[in-house]
Amino acid sequence: MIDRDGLDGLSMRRLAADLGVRAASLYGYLATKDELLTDLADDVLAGVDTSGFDAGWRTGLTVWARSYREALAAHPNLVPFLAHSPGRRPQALMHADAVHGGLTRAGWPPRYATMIGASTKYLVVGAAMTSFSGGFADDVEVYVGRYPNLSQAHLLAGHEEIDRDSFELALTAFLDGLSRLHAQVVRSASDQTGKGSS
Amino acid sequence: MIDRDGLDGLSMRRLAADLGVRAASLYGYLATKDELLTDLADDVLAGVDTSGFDAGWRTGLTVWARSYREALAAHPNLVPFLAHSPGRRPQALMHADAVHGGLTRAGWPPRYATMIGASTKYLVVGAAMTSFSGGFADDVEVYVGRYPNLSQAHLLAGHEEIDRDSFELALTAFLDGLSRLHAQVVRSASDQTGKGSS
DNA sequence: GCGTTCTCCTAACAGTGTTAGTTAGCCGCT
DNA sequence: AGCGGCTAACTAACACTGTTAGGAGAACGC
Repeated sequence: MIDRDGLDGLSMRRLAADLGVRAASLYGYLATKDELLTDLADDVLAGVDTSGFDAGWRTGLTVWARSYREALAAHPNLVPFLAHSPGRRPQALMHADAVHGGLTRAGWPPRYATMIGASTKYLVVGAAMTSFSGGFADDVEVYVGRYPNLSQAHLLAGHEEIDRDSFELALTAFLDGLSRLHAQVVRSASDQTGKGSS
Repeated sequence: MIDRDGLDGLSMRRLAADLGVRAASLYGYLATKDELLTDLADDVLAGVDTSGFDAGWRTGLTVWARSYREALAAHPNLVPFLAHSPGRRPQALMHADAVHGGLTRAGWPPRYATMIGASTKYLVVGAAMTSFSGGFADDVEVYVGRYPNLSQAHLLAGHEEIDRDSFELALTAFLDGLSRLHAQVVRSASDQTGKGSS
């Protein structure tokens, strides 16, 4: 229903009507509309895959980020709600826990693990919000001339392909940067403890 | 007013009352509430700085991303609205144009420029949404034991410091990755045109 | 003085999430 | 069989929301 009519298209009365019931009856099962959305959000996140860390932290992050993004892309209208309260939901916490574990096992110090988990989420949520969630401009001719550098670029934007490509570019660039950092961090950590093992 | 009471705390009647007027009078100046928010959003984005590209694409992106994030952090409650319609607002388009120009001048092909601009926005918007916009959990003891890897990490989350550090980590890792890519892209481009200059 | 214009007003519409209080039916127990 | 209690649905209402239609009063130029 949200997928069809948008987040505002779902009202308690409409949902109740869809179920052949009046609005007040829903409150026997749900305390509040927010709880309903939270439950929906948790369902959406159930498909996210954090199992990739067995094959190393990099593939772990990659698999997580991609499946996370896909889960959001499957229900674009729910993204604004999903994005604004990341903690608190059990599924989200399970994933955060798994990611944190996978990263520390790979040698990342806990603080880095926290930051990397957050950073990756930034990328996914940002991509979800600004791509398929919000619509891009439809009246194209307006900009031509006014924004010289955009005159062709914006034509591409908003299309599924460049959205995904942008996300993939961001992800690999980010992971490339992390790989360099990982070498440094692991080296300096072993310097401190083992005075130069390998 | 939004900063104080949240996005839902602003209603036309309340705003009017604050101005010593009744709600209907506002519609002599504004067509709709959405227009009001759009104007506010544009004001917030006015402080974003895209002038750094004179010192190279990397500093350009850095300055842009940081000032962008700070502009959003200054009005956290407006972020959900700001995030869900990135195109269409004049300020946002001006910035996109400046960024695109700065990147192409630095040798990035137009398609890459578009993707990099989008990617950076992902990072900023994602950081804004999941950090200061949404609140983290407050009842901490609940998780301890249930999510073994998080038991200490989550204590840090939601605090300003780690939010900014995570963002900075993401940004530098992303830019490091881009630097490598830039070398590749520029080389392969000159291979094609000049058969090996520089 | 008159007409125009501008600003604000009241009243209302259609909709929202949510709560109180009530009724109908079913289940198990005596 | 009849009664108590539970469940799930109901109606009605409250306090809101964004928004529009139509009217009242003041200020302006002619």
